[in-house]
Amino acid sequence: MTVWDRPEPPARPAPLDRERIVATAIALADEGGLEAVSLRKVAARLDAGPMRLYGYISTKEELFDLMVDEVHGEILPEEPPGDWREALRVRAHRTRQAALRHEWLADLLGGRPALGPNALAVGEATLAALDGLADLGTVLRAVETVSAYVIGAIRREITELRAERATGLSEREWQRAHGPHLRRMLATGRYPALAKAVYDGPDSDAETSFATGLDWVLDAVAVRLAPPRA
Amino acid sequence: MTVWDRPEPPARPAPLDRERIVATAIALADEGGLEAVSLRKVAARLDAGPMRLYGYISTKEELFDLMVDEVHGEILPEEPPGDWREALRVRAHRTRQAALRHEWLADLLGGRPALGPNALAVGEATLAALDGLADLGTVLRAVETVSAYVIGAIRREITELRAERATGLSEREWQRAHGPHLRRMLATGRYPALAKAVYDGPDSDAETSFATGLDWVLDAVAVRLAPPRA
DNA sequence: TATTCAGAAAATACGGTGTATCGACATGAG
DNA sequence: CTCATGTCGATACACCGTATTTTCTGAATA
Repeated sequence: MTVWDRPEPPARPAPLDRERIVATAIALADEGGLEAVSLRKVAARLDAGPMRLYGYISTKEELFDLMVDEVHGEILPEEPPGDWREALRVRAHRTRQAALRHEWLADLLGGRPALGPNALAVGEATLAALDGLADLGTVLRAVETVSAYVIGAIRREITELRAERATGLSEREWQRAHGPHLRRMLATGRYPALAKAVYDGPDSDAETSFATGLDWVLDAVAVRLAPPRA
Repeated sequence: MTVWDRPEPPARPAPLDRERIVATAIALADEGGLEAVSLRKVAARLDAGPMRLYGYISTKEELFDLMVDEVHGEILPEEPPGDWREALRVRAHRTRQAALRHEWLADLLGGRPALGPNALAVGEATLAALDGLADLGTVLRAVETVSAYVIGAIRREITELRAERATGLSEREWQRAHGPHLRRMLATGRYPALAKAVYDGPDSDAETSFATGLDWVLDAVAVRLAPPRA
């Protein structure tokens, strides 16, 4: 019996903490979507029984909140923005990038209050960049309006992306096909404008779509924040 | 043994159809949120075994799709709009009203492709109202941008509404309170701009918030659809 | 009318979920 | 060395979506 064949001690439970739990949950969600995240699976990956997690987390919802806040850490820009418009634009694009890395984010964003430290830091940075540009009410509305656009646009983009992937077709082909269903619907002639849009609409890549819509919204906001001198 | 004490026949199973199933599911969701909708409960309300539903529905996801399309029936406006702006505005407000009646809609909107007949009809009406105002690509972007805003704004509004209800406090009080958590966070002094916003921000009612943001976005869209003559 | 048969409805079953409860056990204190 | 404490794991419960099997009923046939 040498050191080598002496059996390992029975794998003392690795010390656990929220960070490791959240990281594992995020990994699972990245791989298989939100519905692949179960407390049992998270625990299993950490060589622990399911109940072990309840020492660090009190409910599955809370785990989701922690996951969202963790990703907000990726959204927070590292360098201060040039001006308010840049700040909002960068935040929007970083949010989108995070959602592309973690598609499940689209399912949670806006669906629960985001009050974790990272989310608050993002909010703080955003508000700071707009401070003093107008009265507080206007500034808040500006942020909310842009946020609403960002959340909605990301949600749609991820949804389309999943649908495409589900059919294995390219974006354009998906729009035309999507099973026989959509085609049959359009063929009824009851949706002529839709049909024209689907068949004659230009295909544009998702990023410029997002950026263009964002620019429109930023323009709208600009009028209220920094009204052009008459 | 008279007619009166003859036992009822064993309650012949009421004939079932998708409409009744969907209506029941919507009722359940209206009462207890999406997570209160289970195939077993829907079936129970219809005096049927769970498996009975599978004759009319092939999966729970499909039931959700049917619910969403059913509500799109409430969104479709009954009279044709005056102009494109009115069309977009009415669609937005009707969508919001539907989400206030059926809060679970906020959880599903934008999260799945909406290809049911009612959703398509809504899309058709919208596109028809914008037909010819600009090249097709611009029109599509306009609709998408407004839709993104609407979905995001509704999502946030419903989320806040639920959070308020959970604490039983008024909106304003909620922002100040939300457990000790937010207050503690703000008290750290790491989020001065946020703190100012929370404590000094004007409270506005949700409807005008929504309407104002919407108007901003519509203004932005207007510039591209009907550019002001130079 | 009696019998078969097809189709629908029901019951049962399976593998999963979140979480409450409780028993074993390891560790530190007296 | 004994005992208390508190953590971990196993077990348990109620529920879920859905596959499979069984039962039943109403119509067609002999």
